[in-house]
Amino acid sequence: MSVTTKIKSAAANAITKTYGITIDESLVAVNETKSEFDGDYTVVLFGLSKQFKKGPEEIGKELGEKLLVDNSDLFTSYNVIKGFLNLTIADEYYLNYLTAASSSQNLLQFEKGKKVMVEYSSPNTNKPLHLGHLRNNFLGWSVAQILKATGNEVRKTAIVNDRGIHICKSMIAWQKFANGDTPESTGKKGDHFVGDYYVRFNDEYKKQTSELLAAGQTKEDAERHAPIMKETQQMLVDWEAGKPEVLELWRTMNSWVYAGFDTTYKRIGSDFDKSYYESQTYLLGKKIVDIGLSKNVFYKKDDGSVWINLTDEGLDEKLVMRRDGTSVYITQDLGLANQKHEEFAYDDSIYVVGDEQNYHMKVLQLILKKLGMPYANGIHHLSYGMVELPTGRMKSREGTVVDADDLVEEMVQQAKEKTIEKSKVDDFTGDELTQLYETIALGALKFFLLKVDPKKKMVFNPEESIDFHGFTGPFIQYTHARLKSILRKAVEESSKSLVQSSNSHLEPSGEGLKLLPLEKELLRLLEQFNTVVHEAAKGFNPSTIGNYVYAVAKTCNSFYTEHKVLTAETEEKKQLRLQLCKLTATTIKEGMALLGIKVPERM
RNA sequence: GGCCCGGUAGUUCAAUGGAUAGAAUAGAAGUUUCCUAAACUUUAGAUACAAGUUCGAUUCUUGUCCGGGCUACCA
Repeated sequence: MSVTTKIKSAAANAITKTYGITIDESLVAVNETKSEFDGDYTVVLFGLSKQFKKGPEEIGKELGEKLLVDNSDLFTSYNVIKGFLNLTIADEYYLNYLTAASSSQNLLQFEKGKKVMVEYSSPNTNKPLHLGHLRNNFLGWSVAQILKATGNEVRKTAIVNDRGIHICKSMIAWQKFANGDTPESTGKKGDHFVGDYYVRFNDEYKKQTSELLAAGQTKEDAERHAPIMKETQQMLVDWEAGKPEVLELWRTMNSWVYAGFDTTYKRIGSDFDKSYYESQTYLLGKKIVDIGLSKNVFYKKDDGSVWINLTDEGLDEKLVMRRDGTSVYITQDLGLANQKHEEFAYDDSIYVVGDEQNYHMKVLQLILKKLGMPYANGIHHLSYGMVELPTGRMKSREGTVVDADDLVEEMVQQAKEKTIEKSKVDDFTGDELTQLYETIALGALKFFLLKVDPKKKMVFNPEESIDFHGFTGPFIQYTHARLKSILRKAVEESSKSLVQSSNSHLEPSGEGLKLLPLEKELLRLLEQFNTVVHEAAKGFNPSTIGNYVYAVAKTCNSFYTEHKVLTAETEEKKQLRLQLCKLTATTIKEGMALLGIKVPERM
C-alpha cells in the first residue's frame, strides 16, 4: 500500500475518531508538500473546515495530534500553516520500503486484471512509415506494456490498410514506369520503393490534369478524365473482381512493403500479436449491416443505401452501406470490432488513433452501443495529437513529411558522434557499440515522443535535432549507467578487500540512521513508483511515467553529486547509499522499460 | 456555418480546484580528488483577453480574440 493511500486512510480514521463523522478516504485531499515547507505530504483542510464549521488551523492541530499518536510508525511530526496540515513521514517507513523493494522480485503490485486489446500502427501499404506512425507505435506499444505490467492480459494488434484506390495508384505507376525494377534490383527498402511509385503516380496525375486544363477542361473534368486515374479506377474494379494478374501484382508489391515495415518495426522495437488486413476484413461489415437492419437500428433508403440516424445523439445521419452494396470505412470498423471480440473476448479494446478521427471513433462506439453489442462500452479511443512542424502540419504534397527510417538513422548517427566524443566505452566491441548507438538513439526518440501527454499535439523541429541533454531519454540512460558504474565499483572493492564483509546484499540496519534530505527525497520518489504506474495504466498515459522517471533521475543526480557513496562517512551510510543506488537503477530500468526504452550498463 | 480540441517563460513541455505556476532548452555566472561534466549549483524569464462561481481558478462556467481538427456513397 502506498504512502498516500495510508495517509488518506489514517486521516479518515482520525476524522471519525475526533469528530464522529465518517468520511470517504478518497475525499481526503493529499498532496506532496511543497519544498519550501517542512514535511513530506500535506492534507488540505479547507474542505473539512466547512463541514465541521471549525477553523482549518484548529482542525489541522487536532488531526495532526491524533495522526501522530495513532500512527507513530508512519509520522514523526506535523505542522499547520493556514489550511495545510504538513506531515513528516518517518525515516523508518522509507527504510522499510527500501529493504522490502530491494529484496522483492517485482516492484509493481497488482491484482488480476482484464482482457485488453490494443490496436495501433495502422499503416497504409503505399508508403513508408513517418513520424506520426512513430508516435502511434510508441504509444500503443507502451500502453500495452503498462497494462501488462499492471496485471492485464493484453493482445496487441495492427490493422493494415492494404487495399483501395490509393494502393492501386502505386501499382499503376509501377506498371508504367518501373521497367521491371524491384527492391532487390535497386537495393531500395521495399516500403520506400513502393512509396516512390505512389509519388510518381501523383506527379503523372498532376501533369495529365494540367494538360487537360490547358486544353480547356474544367478542373473537375480534368481530374476525372486523366487517363492514369481512369486506369487506376479500372484496376480497383479488377482487384475487387479478383482478376488474377492484378492480385498477383498486388501481392508482390505488398510483400515488398511488408518486408520494409518488418525492418522498421524490428529496429524500433514494435511488434504485434496479430495483424488484421483490410483486404480480409472489409467484407465483415455486411454482417453488421444485416444485424442493424433486423434490429431496426439501420434503415434502407429507396436507392438501396443503408443509414443510421444519430441526430438524437447530436450527430448526423451516417451512411453505413453504399447503394451498390459495398461497405464504407465505418462499416468495416464495425465488422472488425465484432471480429476481434469473437476472437479474443476482450473487456476493453483500445484504439490508438489520431485525434482527427475523434468523430469517427465516437460514431463507431455509438453504433455498436445502439446495436446492443455487449463489448461496446469497453471501447476506448486513445486519441493522440498530431506531430507538427514549426510551420504546421506535415504535408506529403509539400514534401515535409518526416520519414521514420530517415529520422531513426539520423538519431543513430548523432548518438554515435556524441558517444565518440564523450563516452568511456573504449573497450566496447563493434557490435556493442552499434547496440549502444541504437539504444541511445531510440531512447532519445521514444522519450521525446512519449514525454508529452498523448492527447496534446506536439511540435518537432527538423532543424534542431532531438536533444540528448536535460529532460530527455539519454539523460535518464546516463543516470542509470552512472549508477551501475558505482555499483560495479563497489563490488570490485569489496571483492578486493580482505575484510569482505558478508553483507554483499546490503542491509542498512535502520537503527540510528537519519536520512539526509536528498536521500529522503529520492526514497520518497522511489516509493511512488507503484502509484505512478497504476495512474498511467488508468489514464492510458505513458507520459506520466516519463515525467516520473525523469524526476527520479534528476533527484538522483543531485543526490550522488552532493553525497559520496563509495567513500561515505560511515560503513552504514555507504551500505544505505549503495542500496539506494541499486533501487534507483532498478526503478529507472523498469520505468523506462514500460516506455519501450532500454537503459545501458555503460555509456 | 455547425461540432470538437487547444492557447502557460524567447522556444519545447509540466501542474487530482490549493501554498510563492514547475522543468528543459536558449541567455548570464560558477563546479571536475567516490562513480562517467550526456552531470551539478546559482541567476533571470510565462498562465491570450474580459466577466462569473469559490475561502482559493492555469484548472470549472460564459463571452471575445487567435490557432488546429472534423463536418465524403475516401480510408
